[in-house]
Amino acid sequence: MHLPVFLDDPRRLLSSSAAAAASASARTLARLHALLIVSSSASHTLISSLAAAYARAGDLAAAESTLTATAASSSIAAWNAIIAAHSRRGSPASALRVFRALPPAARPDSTTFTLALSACARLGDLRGGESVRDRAFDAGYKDDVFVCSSLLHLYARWGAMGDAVKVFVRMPRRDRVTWSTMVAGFVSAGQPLDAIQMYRRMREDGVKGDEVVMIGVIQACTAARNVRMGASVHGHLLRHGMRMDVVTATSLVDMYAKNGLLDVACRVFGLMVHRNDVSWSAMISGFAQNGQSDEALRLFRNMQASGIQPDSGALVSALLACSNIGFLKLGRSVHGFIVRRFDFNCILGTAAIDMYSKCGSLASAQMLFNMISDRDLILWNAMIACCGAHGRGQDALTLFQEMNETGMRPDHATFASLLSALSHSGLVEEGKLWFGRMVNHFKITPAEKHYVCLVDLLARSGLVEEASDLLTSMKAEPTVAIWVALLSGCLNNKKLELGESIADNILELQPDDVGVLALVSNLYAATKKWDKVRQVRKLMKDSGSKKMPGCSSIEIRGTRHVFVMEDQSHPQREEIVSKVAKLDLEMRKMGYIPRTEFVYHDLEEEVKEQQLSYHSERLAIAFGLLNTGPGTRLVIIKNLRVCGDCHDAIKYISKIADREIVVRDAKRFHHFKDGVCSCRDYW
DNA sequence: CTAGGGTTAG
Repeated sequence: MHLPVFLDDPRRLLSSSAAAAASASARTLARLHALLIVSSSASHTLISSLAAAYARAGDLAAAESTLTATAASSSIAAWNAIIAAHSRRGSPASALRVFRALPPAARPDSTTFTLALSACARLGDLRGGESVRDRAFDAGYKDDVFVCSSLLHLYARWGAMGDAVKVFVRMPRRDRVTWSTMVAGFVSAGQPLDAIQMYRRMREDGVKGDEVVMIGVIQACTAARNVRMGASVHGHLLRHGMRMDVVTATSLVDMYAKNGLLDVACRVFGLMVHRNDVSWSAMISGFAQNGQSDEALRLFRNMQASGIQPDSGALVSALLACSNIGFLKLGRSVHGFIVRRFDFNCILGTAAIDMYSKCGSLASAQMLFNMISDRDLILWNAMIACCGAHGRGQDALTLFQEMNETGMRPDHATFASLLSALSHSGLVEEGKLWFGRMVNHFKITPAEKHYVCLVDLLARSGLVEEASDLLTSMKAEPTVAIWVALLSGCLNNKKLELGESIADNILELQPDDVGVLALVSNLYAATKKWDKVRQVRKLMKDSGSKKMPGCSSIEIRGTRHVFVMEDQSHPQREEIVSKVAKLDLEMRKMGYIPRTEFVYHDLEEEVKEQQLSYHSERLAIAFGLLNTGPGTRLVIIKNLRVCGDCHDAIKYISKIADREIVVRDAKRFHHFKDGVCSCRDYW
């Protein structure tokens, strides 16, 4: 801008420069400042608006030094401009520093307190915020909407909803910001129904919502799994011509996606005029979390192709998708991308460790874990879970103790992972010991998952009676999962009488999981209760129709190959089939007996045996054997659980082919080597 | 000169 210079007329200088100062650059302002000093025409008001202008232009040091040591330092408006600028630039700590160092002559007003409280909210400084509140109330701002709303936000943001409500009820006047703060507060406190209730009360109060309120309501619908209401909010937005900005549309995409309406989410996403990194992330995570990992990864590529750099949200979702389908090569390349362009934070680190774990690469997970020095609880938990999943119970325990030594406090999830790790490694004494310490020392009330682990641990090692006693000591009724853990123990330790009564208990709870029903049916078969077997088989047939087809994949030299039982299209199909048949022959010579009880359809025995041979994991293994050199480890990723027959079969194959075979199914890892499986799982 | 907003890890 051109600076008007009227050095001969101080009054004209003053009026024109006040206007000029409003939008000037810091450089221009410095020239103006110099002129004012040279002409000694710097009035109180002019200095204060100059300081404010410096603040707006981003030169906060100049703003402060202009103000200090002049009579204008009592101008609260100028100080507010400085504090606001610190906030805007994302440094709430500096904002608070300026606030705390205000000269006594500058009396803070509503704006000042509002800014200070907002800075405390961003920092999570509840105590600091309360001292600001005391000063604000003393200064007479007890009923100020801005002050109270920002105080409300401080509480709501940090989970103190009780205090937030206290402030809220005694506010004489509430505007839409007040209401939207309450709505968002209840959402982040995990009380979506209260959030929706707040919105209703707002409408009754005659306050109209804007898009910010509606975003809160949409999130509440997402959390409450209320798509109907979510869709009606969507309609409300459209009918009332509210601005469908990126944030609003993104929260709608998330709402539909998280509730399984991926097609609607896609449509909303497709209609967006502007999409940013967060919108893409929401869509990608929607696919990844709904089991459509291939689609998620396709979208991830599209995002990069359309010139949007993935943010950490998109990267985490991409890693999750890679974990789901066991796509190690792509996971590695995402990891590489992160290393080149980001700092490794705990969220990204956890996602990457989990990816390596689920892709069968324990070593890479450990290496990455060792490289992250600033570890949070979830990162530790992920690594402990990783050890457990790979059958390293002792390593999980060592890691757990290391974690305690650093002063990190384990939570319910840590113990779930630890107990599961101990159970699958057969470390019974350690399992009992740590379950007890969890309750008595760490004061964690055992949840269902902990009971499942402990019952599993005991029953697995033949301590079926002890496990059964544990159930009687529980306060709540045992769930299906707990009964199932006990029942597998009964079946494998031939405690058939107890098993039968447990099977009856399970049936009463009307499970529709085929795996659970299969177990129950196998137990009845063991006790020769054939009418019950027939009854359960019928239930299985009914629920079987809802079952998705099993598929297995294997990655060879960076390419994923997917196999399903019915698939005839694979170019190497002939070769694979003859390999399977050859293996089958050798296995039988070594004592393999097909376990046709794992074929749940009514078929001839012979056909059942054939079906077992062509289970997707066996096709994948045959393909792997054909296409890799001797000694190469095979990693198979399966979407469903490996059945008992396949488990047997792979043991033999690992011996015949002299290969290490790792199978990751929907539940865990099975490491096969020399005819044994390291994971103490059974059928 | 001022308050409230979307995605992402075990």
